[in-house]
Amino acid sequence: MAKALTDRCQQILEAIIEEYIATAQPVGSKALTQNQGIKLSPASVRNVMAELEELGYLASPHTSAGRIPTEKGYRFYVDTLLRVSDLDTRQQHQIEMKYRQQGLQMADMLREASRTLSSFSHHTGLVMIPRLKVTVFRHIEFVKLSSRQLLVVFVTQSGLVQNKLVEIDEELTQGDLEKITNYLNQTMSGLSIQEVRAKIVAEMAHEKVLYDHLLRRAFTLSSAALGDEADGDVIIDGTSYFLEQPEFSDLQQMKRIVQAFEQKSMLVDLLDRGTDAQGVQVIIGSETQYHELSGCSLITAAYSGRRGSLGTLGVIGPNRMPYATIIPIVDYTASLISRLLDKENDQET
Amino acid sequence: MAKALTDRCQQILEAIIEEYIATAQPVGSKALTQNQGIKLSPASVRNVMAELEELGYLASPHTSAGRIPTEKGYRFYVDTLLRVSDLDTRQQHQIEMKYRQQGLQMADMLREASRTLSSFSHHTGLVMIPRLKVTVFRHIEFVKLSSRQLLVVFVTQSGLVQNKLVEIDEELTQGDLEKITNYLNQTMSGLSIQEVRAKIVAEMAHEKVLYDHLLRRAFTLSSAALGDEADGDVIIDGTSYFLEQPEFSDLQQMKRIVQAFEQKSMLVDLLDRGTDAQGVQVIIGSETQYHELSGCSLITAAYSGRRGSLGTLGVIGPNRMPYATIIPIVDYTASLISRLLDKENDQET
DNA sequence: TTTGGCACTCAGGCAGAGCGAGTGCTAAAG
DNA sequence: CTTTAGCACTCGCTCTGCCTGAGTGCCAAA
Repeated sequence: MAKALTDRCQQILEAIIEEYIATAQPVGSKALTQNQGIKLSPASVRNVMAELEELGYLASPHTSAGRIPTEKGYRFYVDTLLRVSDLDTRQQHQIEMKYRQQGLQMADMLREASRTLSSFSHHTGLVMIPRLKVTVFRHIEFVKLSSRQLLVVFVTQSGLVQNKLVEIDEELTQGDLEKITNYLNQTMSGLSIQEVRAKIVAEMAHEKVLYDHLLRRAFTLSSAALGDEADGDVIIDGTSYFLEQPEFSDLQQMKRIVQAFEQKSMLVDLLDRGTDAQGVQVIIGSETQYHELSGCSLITAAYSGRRGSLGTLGVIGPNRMPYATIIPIVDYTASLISRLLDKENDQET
Repeated sequence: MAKALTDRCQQILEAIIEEYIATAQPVGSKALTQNQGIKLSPASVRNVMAELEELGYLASPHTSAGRIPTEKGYRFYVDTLLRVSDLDTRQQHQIEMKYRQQGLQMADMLREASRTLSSFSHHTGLVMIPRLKVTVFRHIEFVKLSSRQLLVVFVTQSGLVQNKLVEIDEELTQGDLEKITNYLNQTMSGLSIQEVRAKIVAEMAHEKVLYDHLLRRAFTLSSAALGDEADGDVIIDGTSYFLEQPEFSDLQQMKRIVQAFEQKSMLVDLLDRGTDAQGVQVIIGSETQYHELSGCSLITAAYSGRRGSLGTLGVIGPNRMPYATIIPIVDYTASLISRLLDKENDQET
């Protein structure tokens, strides 16, 4: 069953896929022998193609057209045939230049990453904002806006800033706030948000806290501020590249996909899957398990701060994507972002 | 030249436009006399239609099709024929419910507005984020992240929160920061950002400031924080509704528009135009002056806080938009947002 | 095992016919 | 003078049939 393909089969499969990626047209035996470096006659190629179709790597839209790769074909191509090289240094340089300006906050950097991914790949760029729970506590600050309203500003180790408005039912003096702020910053600094949450729960049960009104309020407040996390957000850039893809020229298809993008939850889920993986991940077509995204593939890679993986970024496009050129772009961008986030932390003492 | 149209002409023009808005098909004389409440024979209607075409309100795609409205036709319809009523109370209620949940920050509210506009109008919703310069200073806070990095958190009267990372070249103690914070909050509170900027410039030249190192730093810092304003941002929701419009079924057209949306600058400009106007504004087709947006119309209205206009929101769609139903939606949303922003301020003492 | 030859298939493009919606004009009716 | 009925005409849309060409599968020869 899982009989290995001969070298020749692999060569021809590779040639077909690359031709199809380049032209978006079903590729026939003749075209192959002419354009690609295949040293066989069309007839022989046809035999091989028939075999590859038998095995499920290729399909023919109809009798008198050429062959197109199936998802299984792409999968094999990506897993086995593709040799990815590093991004060439000129492009590395160009990408790096985008982040040169100083004083970029993390959110700006991620936005820029999405734009860069899109414009270098000519497909749609995706960047997931780190989920709160994987980030590390760095600083919390309470700003009193009115007697009943507090603004909680919360900064993570990696430089993500979150604000939250909290209504309070009992006034706090400026002094109280300062005490609370200092206490929390001392206690929580360097812990992951998960640890912080656990600590809050633990401390709340603690005897000392039960009787210290101010302490209790401190925990209640911080718990409110960190409580309901934004359930994942994605920065999308370059949707219009999708409109160039001939495979989605049907308006119904296009609409299906644009709607999926607007909803974001699918993209969040797909990016989430890659968060803990090493290196570049490729999700092809139905592997997404969303029929709204059928015919779409993703190339993703995780980026990380000092304390481990933060989130995922990548590119989404049709199955027929130039994997060979995009994988290095995604790979490089992810490691660049990771490096930049680390550097930002280094400035901290 | 600007000869007034007879009542009958107007009635027929109105009927044609409404029919065309409903069906997206060129409307012929027969269809009019049947479906709409026109009490004339097709032949008479034809005479009138020929006249309206002569005057530039209608056009015929080709001889044997019906007529479609020109931009001039839409303009006349919107200016003269259209009687907009208030949004019916059921819909008012439905919209209001969307903002019921407590603790919404301004940014969340605006995002929700965009979504609501889109889903109620079945077209693309737009909300412009207030520009810094039209907002009123409420509170500033400096958070020391490291010896060289400060996070400036800045809250406007209307509840917009902005963060900015500032690099400093000389360390400040916690005490210094507190002094600066207190001083700025006392001095600047209630001023518009424009006034604040003016004040900074004025004070910097002042003798006292020249010799007070700390004061000078306070002004430098706040100036850096308020300096380069984000040059306008727009929240877009419901792009996929555009894909349903038959007039843009051509992929080239679609791409042109989606790209314009991604760029945002045109939308910012168009929304900007409506910021100081009262009530609902309608921009039709080439009035946008962007050929990228040809065939697109906008319905916008300004929203305001206590201290005057803050920004603009609206809906963008094809020229053939159901103005009669969307104008009340935009109008109501703008006033609702204004009311909510005011209420939020009221809680402040 | 490879290759040339050959019959077969089928989508896409093109041309012509017919249809039908809609028009403009004219002449009669109100 | 206005409205309407009638009529010839226009022209885009759709359907049909035909043709072409790319591509296939198979077979027999190299």
